[in-house]
Formats: sequence, C-alpha cells, structure tokens
Amino acid sequence: MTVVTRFAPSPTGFLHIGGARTALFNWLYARGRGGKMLLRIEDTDRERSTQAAIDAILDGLSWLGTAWDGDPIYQFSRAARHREVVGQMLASGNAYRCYCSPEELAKMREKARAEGRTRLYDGTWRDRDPSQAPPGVAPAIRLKAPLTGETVVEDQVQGRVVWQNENLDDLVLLRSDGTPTYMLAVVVDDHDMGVTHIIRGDDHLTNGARQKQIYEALDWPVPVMAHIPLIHGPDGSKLSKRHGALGVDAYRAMGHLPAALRNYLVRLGWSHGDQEIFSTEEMIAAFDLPQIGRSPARFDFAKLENLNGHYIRQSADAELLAAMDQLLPHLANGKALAAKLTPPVRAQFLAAMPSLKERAKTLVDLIDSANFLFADRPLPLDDKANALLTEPAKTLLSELTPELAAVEPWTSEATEQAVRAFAERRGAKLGAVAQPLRAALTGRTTSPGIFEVLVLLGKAESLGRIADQVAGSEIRAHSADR
RNA sequence: GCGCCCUUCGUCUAGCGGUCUAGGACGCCGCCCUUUCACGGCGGAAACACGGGUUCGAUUCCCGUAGGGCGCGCCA
Repeated sequence: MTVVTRFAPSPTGFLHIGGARTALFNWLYARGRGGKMLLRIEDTDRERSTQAAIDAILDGLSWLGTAWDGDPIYQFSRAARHREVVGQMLASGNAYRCYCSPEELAKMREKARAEGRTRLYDGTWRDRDPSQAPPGVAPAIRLKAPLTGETVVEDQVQGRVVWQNENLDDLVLLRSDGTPTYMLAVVVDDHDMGVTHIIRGDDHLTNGARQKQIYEALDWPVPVMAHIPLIHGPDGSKLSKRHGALGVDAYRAMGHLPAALRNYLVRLGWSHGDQEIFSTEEMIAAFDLPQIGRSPARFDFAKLENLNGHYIRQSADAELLAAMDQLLPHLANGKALAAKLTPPVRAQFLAAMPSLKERAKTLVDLIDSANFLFADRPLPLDDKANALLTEPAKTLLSELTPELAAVEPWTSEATEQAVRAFAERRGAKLGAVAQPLRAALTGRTTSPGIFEVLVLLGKAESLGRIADQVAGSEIRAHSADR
C-alpha cells in the first residue's frame, strides 16, 4: 500500500513554526516510503479564512522545501460530499437529528460540569421519535456514538490511548444550517483522499478518538495516527507571538536557510542516536514515527542560529549569493541593497564570500559583514572603530601610506610583507597597525583578514580610504590649534 | 472540574533493568590558534522532579504526589 500523508492547515494566519514541523514530518515520512504528501486547506470557517493566509502557507511550504504532491484540496468545496455521507449515516441509523436549542445545550454543559462528567450532551434526541420535533426548528445531525465500551487509538507516537466511551458524547456532524463540522469533514476528506497516515499536533489527540468513532460508524478503515507534541516557547509555555510563534516567512527574513530550518525542526522532538546534522537524504532515510518523543520541546533560537551558521559555511559561494538575491525582496532595506549590488560589487562579494561566510550565522549577517565592500567614501565609522583611530594611530597610518603605495603587485602576500616590515621597524606589534588599518578600511573593528581586505578593495580604494582618515585627523588637528 | 498526555544538564536529546563515576549537541566558562571577529582544537561547570513499590539490581517497569501541556463548541 502506498503511503499517503497530508498536511491540513486552516488558512487563518501564516504558516507558523509548529505547522512547518508538522508538514516536515509528513513530508519526510511520505518521501521515505515512496509515498505522497497531500495538502488540504481547511477553509470551512469562511469568516476567518483568507486568501493571503493560503498564499503564505503555499509559499512557506515551497520555501521550506516540503512542497505537497498534486493539487491542494479545498475543504469548503467538498461540502456536498460531506452532506452526502451524513445522509448515509442517517439512513444506516448511525446518526440522528437533534433539535436542541443553544440554550438547552448550554444548560446541559453546565449541569455535566457541575456533576463532574465529561460527556456534555445528554442524548436527549438520541432515541426520541422525530415526530416529537418542535415545529420550525432545523435540526443538527449528531453521531450515534457507542454508549459503553472503549475507543482506542493505537498511536504511533503516543502509544495505545484509551477512552471510555461514556466520556465521549454524540458529536455534531452537520450543523443546523446544513454545513459540515470539522470533525466530519476531516474524516470524509482523509478517506476520500486515500490518506493512510495522519501525522498532526497532539492537540488533536482527543479528536483522534472522536474521529475514530466516525470511521467505525462508516465502516471505513482507520488511518494510522501519529500525534506529535506541540512546540513550546523558551519558557515552556505555549508558543505565542511573544516568543517566536513566527511565520516561516519571518525566519526567512532573518536570513535562515531552508536546509538549516529543516535540520533544526527535525531534531525538535525526534532523534536518531547522537546525530545532529542531517542532509535531506539522511533525514528521509532515518525519519520514523516511533522515535518521536512524547514531551513538548522548547524552541531555541541559539541552536537554530548555530545550525544556520553551519549550513552557511557549507554552502557554495554562488549559492549564497543566489540565496541573498532571493532574500532581498523580503528585507525592509532590500531595494536599496539590490541597487548597490552592481556587477562589479557582486564579483567582489563573491571573492569575499569564503571568508565572510566563515563569520556569518545568517544571510543578514552576511550582507551586513559585506557592507564595507559597497560603502561610499568617506566611510562611516562605528563607535569602536572611531575609538581605535586615535591621533597616534592616524599618524601611524599616514606613515604607512607611502610604503603601501609602493607595493607592487597588490597581493595579499606583498601587502602583508610591507605591513609586517613597517610594524617591525617601528617596534610595534602587527595588531597595533592592523587594527587602525581595519578601522580605516572597513569602518569596523572586525572583518575578514586585513590583507585580504586590502586586496578585495584594490589599491586605489584602499589608499583612498586610509587618506580619508588621515585627512580627517589633520582637519581636526588644525581646528584644535586655534 | 472531567478526560488524555508529558517530566534526563539552562535548551534539544541518547538511554529502551546491570554497559551510567549518565553520552552527544547548542549555550556558558577557561585555554590554544591568531592582525580583529569568526572558524577550528583542547578542557570545564551542568541533569535522571519527588515518594513508594517490583527486582539480586532501577534513569530504565508499576503506583501515587507535585509540576507542565492538550482537549472538553452547531471553531478548526
């Protein structure tokens, strides 16, 4: 039997990180078994479903690299089929009409709670003759669930979970306005789509039991179920906007790589011995349901960043440049940056990439660390760089200038030789010269190796930037004289 | 309140009765490398929630307690 999994988000917001992991698990499980992962948009809540949310979900899945197979199924469009199935259940005696008013139901719930019972609906209309129906009231259709015995879910993650049927009540299948409920729609759709494995958040575990009752009433085969624990915030509470319940688009905008996010997510709640790094192929081969833990995991940004740094270092230079191009439209200052990336600057960027990527945790870091390549003269200095360029340091730079100007050819070896010789003659440590030089060339106190920077910038630009700082020094010196 | 689930270093986790003086990873601290920052290397601090059982022997099995989560709609 071919494995068919599905990801079934409701389009009421972005694709959040928990949903992304659920999708990833479904995708991995299907891929690892030559199966398919289908996508079903659960848009039956017409009030809250939006096209923007649908787009965000499709976009997010594609970016993450966990795209669905076939066309997305829109649940709302299947309402007629849902009604048809309820008709069958009514005919077979597995469902009945309930004429209770909302007020009556509210009272029942109150009473049940007061008495410490879980079954909220008291079965008023379960066996009552339809002739007693109040006139002019449209009924809801309820499932005639078993009163005794137990309902068991053999869950791949949770193990065998048992509910006493007396704790489960007759759920509504069709509302009085004729629209299907979620509980019914999910069962009918999963069945019709040929879903063999349901992998979803464990907030659906109880639903699993109720849905199993529907499957049994319909005499349909029950898919394998796997209810995975939810992701929590760093403080252990439910993941909220306060923590990082961000859409995957936000992680993208932070400069994370899809491969890194996948690797981070797959290890959240699942493990394969001590292995931390998984290529996509390795993940697909190793992933399985029983190894998923049952306790909720907390989201850890630091670990994600570490992993992302790893994947950035591993990426080919040209790939990183391409990833940045794709990221730019998602950044606030993306347009301005894109305009600066002229062909020569891109070439410089590519040349600098091997050492830049060594230092970056995110693509945003990468762009930021490359700033010195395309900054305009005179270079703005950050505070630390400014503090470093003291008067003696500037004097040193001005004395270094003619020696650098004489360097030919302008290579990293030749410039290093010149600077080292200069420092030695002055009895200075290399750092005493290199740091002011770095500040003048990059505007910062951290950068790739200084001789590499010199070569990256070229002789004319390098000397120009040094001159800018030395000149600034003279201007200030003059004004101090008066 | 009722039902269900969970509980190993700060975090993600390995562990599936003796291999545990509890392993790995991130983070943290120290040292090394070094022109800065990273990378890399080496070392360190850091955990079996608690109480009962079962057993020759419990991190591993069972039962409680405590703490946490999820569910309890004619929402999805």
